[in-house]
Amino acid sequence: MYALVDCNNFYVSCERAFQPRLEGRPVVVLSNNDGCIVSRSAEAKALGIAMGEPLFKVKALVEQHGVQALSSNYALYGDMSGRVMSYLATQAPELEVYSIDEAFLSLHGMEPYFGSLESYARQIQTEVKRRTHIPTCIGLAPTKTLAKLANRVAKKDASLGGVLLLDSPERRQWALGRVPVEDVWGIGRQYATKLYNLGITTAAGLARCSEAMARKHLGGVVGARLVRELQGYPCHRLNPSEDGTLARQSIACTRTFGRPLAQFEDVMGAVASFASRAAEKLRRQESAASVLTVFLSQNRFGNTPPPHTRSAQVTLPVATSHTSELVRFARALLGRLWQPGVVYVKAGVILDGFEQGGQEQLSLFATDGGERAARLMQKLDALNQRYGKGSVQVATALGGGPSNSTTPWKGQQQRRTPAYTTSWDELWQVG
DNA sequence: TCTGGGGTCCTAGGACCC
DNA sequence: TCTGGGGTCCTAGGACCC
Repeated sequence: MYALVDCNNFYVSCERAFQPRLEGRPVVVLSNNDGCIVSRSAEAKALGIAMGEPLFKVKALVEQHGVQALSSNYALYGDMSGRVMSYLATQAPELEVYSIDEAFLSLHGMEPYFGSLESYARQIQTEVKRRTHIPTCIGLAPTKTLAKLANRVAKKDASLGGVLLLDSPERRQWALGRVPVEDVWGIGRQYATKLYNLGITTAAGLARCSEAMARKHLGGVVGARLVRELQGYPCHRLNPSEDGTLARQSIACTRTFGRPLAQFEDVMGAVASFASRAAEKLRRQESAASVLTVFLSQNRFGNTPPPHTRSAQVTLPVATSHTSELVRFARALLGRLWQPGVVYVKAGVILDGFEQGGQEQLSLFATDGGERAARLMQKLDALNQRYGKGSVQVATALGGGPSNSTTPWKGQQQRRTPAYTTSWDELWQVG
């Protein structure tokens, strides 16, 4: 049996945990540059504000109803997520951190300790709320896909109190019948359209599909597994996390610029900064990357015909997590992509092809002073940990040229709340 | 005027190797 | 000249997730 624990409206709930005045009011949290709506309170949803909607499109609604629109504060959300996950890790033999606000728990052998798995789930729900002020919903079922589905039903049906256990064929059928096919985990826009055209509109209908049909219309083996999972046969195992964090297979740092850029050194400043942040994440999980990708995007909402994004990739001679090395290769890739006269709105750096590599790997790299480089990176990370992201950077990550003091690629976050839990300067003031 | 930033898995074709 | 069955790596793209 699996449980899926999902935090309700996570970013909004994090903000509310520190600002009780937001309780009961419509609240939304915005994406980078205050562009799109990425989290909504129940009150905001009730006003008809859609997920992913650009803020400017709902401006009238926001002003009319006094919706609180906040910039995203990932330092806060990451910290709150860590609190939730580390508690959950103590409550089950195995845990998979699936996203910043969701975790799968494996419940093998838990029944004897509780009257039922449902009471176990309610206890978790109560305790997460008490410790973090974050409300959750929990779905329990024999497969991950059914646990997701149970969670969704629990979220929509207030009479369930946020918990649904699917432990019999009857309950399973009941739940399957209540979920539109587009809400099934793994069914997106394209597949939903196809399925509707085939006359399949609910999860129950999808669960009755033949394997051949699933393979034909839902991306081959992926679709076959999806249908099997709905039928109650597990095809996806738990990917356990020892410490409540996730070791990634790829790491990306990408941003839309604060304004369009056409100067190489401006964009290079951004790319260098992305590369060094990606390298920090890489070192944190003690990996070294052997593949580096840089991409550049033009405005996809403008008149320029597609493709709007071009990318270049290099396989490194030796896997590394050293900032300067990665920045040097990133510069070369950017040079390959660069087209003079073109205006760019976004860039990104992606690291791939990970090898295990802590400090030993670092020192393997340069024959001259590899050890020194490794120690430098350690110190860099320690300083940034202490004084905040980007306090200390390698010289190449700073914009060059006369306008050194400005970072033209940086966007605005005008509605950000303080980093209550993570920054010494912004500690919560009582009273 | 203003439109996010991360991730995952799978498929397929071409180059090259034995 | 034609014929076979593998394998790997790279590149690109499509679909999905939060």
